Amino acid sequence: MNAEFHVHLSEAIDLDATLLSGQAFTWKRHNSSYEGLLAGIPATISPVPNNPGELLVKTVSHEGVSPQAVANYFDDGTNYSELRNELRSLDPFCDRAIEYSPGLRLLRQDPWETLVCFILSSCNNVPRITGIVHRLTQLSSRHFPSPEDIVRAGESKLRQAGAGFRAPYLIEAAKMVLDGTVDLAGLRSLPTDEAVKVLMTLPGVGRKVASCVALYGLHKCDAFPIDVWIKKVLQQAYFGGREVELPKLEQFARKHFGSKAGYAQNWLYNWARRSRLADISSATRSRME
DNA sequence: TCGCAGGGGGATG
DNA sequence: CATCCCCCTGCG
Repeated sequence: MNAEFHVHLSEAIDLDATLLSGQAFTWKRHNSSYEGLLAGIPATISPVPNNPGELLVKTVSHEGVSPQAVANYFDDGTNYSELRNELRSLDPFCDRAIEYSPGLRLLRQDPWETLVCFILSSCNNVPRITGIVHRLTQLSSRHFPSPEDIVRAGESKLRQAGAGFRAPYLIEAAKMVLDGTVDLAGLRSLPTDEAVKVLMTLPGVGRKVASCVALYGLHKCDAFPIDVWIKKVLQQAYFGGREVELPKLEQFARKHFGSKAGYAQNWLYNWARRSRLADISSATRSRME
């Protein structure tokens, strides 16, 4: 019942940056391949040598996973060369960030999966979150746990999986999704701010997590999640290094980057994390010259 | 050993 | 409002 197929993307993709740098938490790299979940099902993605943009996908089942679905997961419907040009012209920091990882894609993930992963992300790091998610899948026959699975598992099992103090948040959020208090799919039709507001009614979901779910799970491209890293980048790049309140930073970013703010966020975040902010001072100098 | 971390929530003045 | 402290867990 195994499935194996090729996916042709419109251009080369940076799988490390795209799958491992903090927008998704199901992927682990093994040599040149990536093991994780597609449509909640275990899958392996490998680059095809000498064919940039071509991927080999292996899954345990055909269900819900097609070349089109994978291309969509990698946001292949977006014209990235046009997007890069547009954002790079905005300012030297955005320019540098995009130049740093031009093949970074904004993933289009499942809203529930995104919600769970980002509730788990609070006071946590990528490898640990990935580990927790992996153990959660083992509670529910290796696929990503549904809201029913989370409720059924119960707090102690979730804690055993490593969710810690976030365990009750997951259970309560699952209940709210199940009883229709929050209609995740329905949020797609709402403006970003409205969707964020609704998401924040879920336990363990503040503005940052809600914005992440909006961006990565609902593909609200103007959402702009601000964590400590993005905060540092914005302050250093656009505010002369001085302390600026979160709402002001978000207001600035969403105005400055406009409808593509989420893409800018993804690139700036990736740049800040992977270059450890080292490049920012040099970009600042180049702007002064 | 103990403080601390990519966040959120509740209590307090 | 601002500030403080706690919440699991693992790593330095």
